[in-house]
Amino acid sequence: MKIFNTLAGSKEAFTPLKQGRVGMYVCGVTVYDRCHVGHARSAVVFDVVYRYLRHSGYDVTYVRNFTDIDDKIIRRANEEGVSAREIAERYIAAFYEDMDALGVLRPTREPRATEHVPEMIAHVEALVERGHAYAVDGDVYFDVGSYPPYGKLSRRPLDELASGARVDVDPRKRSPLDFALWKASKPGEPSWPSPWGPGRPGWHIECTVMGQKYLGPTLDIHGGGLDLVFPHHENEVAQAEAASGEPFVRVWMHNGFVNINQEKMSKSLGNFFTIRDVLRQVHPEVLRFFLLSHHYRSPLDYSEGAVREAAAGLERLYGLLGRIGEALDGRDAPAQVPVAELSNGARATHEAVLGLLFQFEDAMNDDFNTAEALGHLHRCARQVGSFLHEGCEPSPKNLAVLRYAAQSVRGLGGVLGLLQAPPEAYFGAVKQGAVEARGLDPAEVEAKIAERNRARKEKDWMRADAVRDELAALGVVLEDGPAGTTWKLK
RNA sequence: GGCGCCAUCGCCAAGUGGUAAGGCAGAGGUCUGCAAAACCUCUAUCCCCGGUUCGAAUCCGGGUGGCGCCUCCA
Repeated sequence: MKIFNTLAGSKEAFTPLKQGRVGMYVCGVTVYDRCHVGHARSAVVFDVVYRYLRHSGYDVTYVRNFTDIDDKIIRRANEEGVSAREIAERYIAAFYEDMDALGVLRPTREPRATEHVPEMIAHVEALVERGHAYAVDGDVYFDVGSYPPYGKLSRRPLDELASGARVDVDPRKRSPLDFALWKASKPGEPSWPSPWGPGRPGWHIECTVMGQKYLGPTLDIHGGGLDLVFPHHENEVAQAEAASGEPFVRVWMHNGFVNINQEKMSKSLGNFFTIRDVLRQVHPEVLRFFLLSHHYRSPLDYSEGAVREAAAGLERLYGLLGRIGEALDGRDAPAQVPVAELSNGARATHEAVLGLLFQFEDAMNDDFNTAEALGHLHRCARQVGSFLHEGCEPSPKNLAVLRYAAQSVRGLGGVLGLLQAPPEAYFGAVKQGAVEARGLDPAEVEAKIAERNRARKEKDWMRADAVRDELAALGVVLEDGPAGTTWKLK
């Protein structure tokens, strides 16, 4: 397995510190507002990393934190006249609502900053003792000058960084680059007692301490959005390594941004869509599929049209699973595929499925290339669909091939967190969502269909088509099948 | 200003030395009362200019265009 390591600037063969075990930490969210699609990408991407590592046989300890104390949370709490705690709880609940909808698995551990303050204080004390940090008026800063490798993750020379510092420099800091490990609290703000007076931890120290607490001094993988490389992750490296003297992280992984019209989606630009907004329009699995249809390090341009296209692609895969289900029709199929006795079509199909198993893993082993993996899934689906279309008779041999195909497609889909719903359930949910979004009455649609079918029986094509046009104007598309007429929304 | 990333069919998107996956959209076809769905077939030489190589979308140099980080940020 190869993974692109930000620290190395290239893909590297992945070998965890302890054979067969992986310790992985991903920066979670600061809970002061609803999450947007950018947060969704990060969560989904690392969810797939987690799933795939487990699929590959690793025993994974996955830690993702909640930053539940921070300036923005405090500001929000003051605005609303409630406690910081209340704000945090509210948005943690909202976060789970979004993540559950997207099929993001719960990490092994989800530590909250406020529950690890004593450990953070101890870490800061250790840094002070070793001469890597200094206290001023109740604040404690990391002394970047005391740690020469500073800048190695983001590849920035120290002097350049210093001259590039643009914000008003705090004269109490030895270097403009020094960052807060501990912040003295203002009256009325949440605070914890410390050797430097009442205060709260800085943002960077939270992740370092929580990561090391649950995963040890060296993490196999540490992930987050590209925007965290500097300064957040750079600072984490400095804090951790200055204290422990050991490498903090073996592989740094960073996901690319979600853009709107080529521009980064962000709170400050105001060009964001919350996950909840998007899920009012599309099935959550469509959003997940959309996010995984691009390589995780590439920028991804979000638009309604792009998501609609993703919906069409996902629908194709679910449609195939649905048709396989119909072909199997609840019948038993041999567990073993009798490869030697297959017809040409069945053999080609079975070979495509077997090939898929390897191609999928090759793609995923190459830095989690989900876009390529999905391509393989589609190509295989086409072969299976073709086999199905040729009217493969329901012989035990053919059924065995089909069942194995469905199993494989669903199984690999599961590695991506996709295709786990029964197809009818998926299509039902999509339809239900669309019906609600447009305020249609399904009973009325059914009545129209019945009217049309009466006309069709009488071969009154004019009237039948008129009814169909009427429904089409509402966005309802009819499909006449052997089992009757079904409808969906375009 | 510093550092870095990107540029592949109408759109989206894989592919990092051996002759362009996949999806969407489009065209033609099979099927259908007609449609829809499904299936089949078709559509690129990879931003420009130089170089390295038997061979480059893939490596190097130079352009052009876009983006990101350097400040809270997934």
